[in-house]
Amino acid sequence: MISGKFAISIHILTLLSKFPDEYLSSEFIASSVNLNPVLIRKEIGNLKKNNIVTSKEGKNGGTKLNISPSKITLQQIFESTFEEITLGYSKKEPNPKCPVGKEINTNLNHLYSDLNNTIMNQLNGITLEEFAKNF
Amino acid sequence: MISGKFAISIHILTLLSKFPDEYLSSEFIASSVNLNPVLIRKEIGNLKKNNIVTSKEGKNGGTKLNISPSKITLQQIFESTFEEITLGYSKKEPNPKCPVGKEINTNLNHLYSDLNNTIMNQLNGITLEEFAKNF
DNA sequence: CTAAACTGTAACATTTTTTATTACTATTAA
DNA sequence: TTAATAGTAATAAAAAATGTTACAGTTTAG
Repeated sequence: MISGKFAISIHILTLLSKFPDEYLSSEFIASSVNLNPVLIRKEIGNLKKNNIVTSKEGKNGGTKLNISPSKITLQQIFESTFEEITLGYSKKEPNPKCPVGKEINTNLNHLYSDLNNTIMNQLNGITLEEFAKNF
Repeated sequence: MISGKFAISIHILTLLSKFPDEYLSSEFIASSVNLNPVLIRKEIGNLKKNNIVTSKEGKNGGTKLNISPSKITLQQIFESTFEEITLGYSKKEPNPKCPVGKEINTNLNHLYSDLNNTIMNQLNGITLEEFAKNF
């Protein structure tokens, strides 16, 4: 299972892009995503670290976009979630005495790194603006 | 987190391709993967459903490839694990009264389906033979 | 200058998924 | 006819993801 972080982040950002001039509260966003406001704030934390959004504390506070939706790519959003594209690894260290066990993870790493490049390229070609246009 | 099924399956198949004429036991494979033999047999079960391997029960039994490694693509292997490439979904149904919540999953589905096509294409271009050559 | 509405964050609880183990039946070769 | 094997079900344990509660700090409005 992959976590819902990317889906949540892109949901948040789509909302923000629909209200470009307002600070939206985590509670408002939470009611659209159907998720606890605390988790929304955590995801917003990641987006802030990447300077995609800014927040304002206190009454009437909330979060808004820090960049134009046309300048934000899905790749940046994905990166902010710290998730990774991988097809997985066996949990325990494979047997280093076996020629296959010894090398399998290195070879999987290469493969996954290639897949990542492809996907990141594809995500980089899609802006938040384009994604949000479908709503 | 994604499960280790693909990694385990490709490990199994790489081993089998190194011993093309032998039936390898789940216990032997398990010691290379460093995994319980029962889980190896379960993964082999998936590979069998896809006709990638055949097994023989009883003494001196085991599993061997059913097709030449040059005819097996990583895409087939991936498919046999029933895993999916996705960047995830929020766990609960988003709010259908919100224009964004209402449509988010449809739009994510489109995106993920595009990513899947790309990845499957790439995996389809790599044979087990090529992958196993690196060991 | 105080109350209300927020963010930020830590600690902990719950649920779900993944992995591991045990136990057993059926099959086959020697 | 015994030993080595696959197949599979049931259950347990570990890990990851998600959810909740609580509270300190900040800001605005009145």
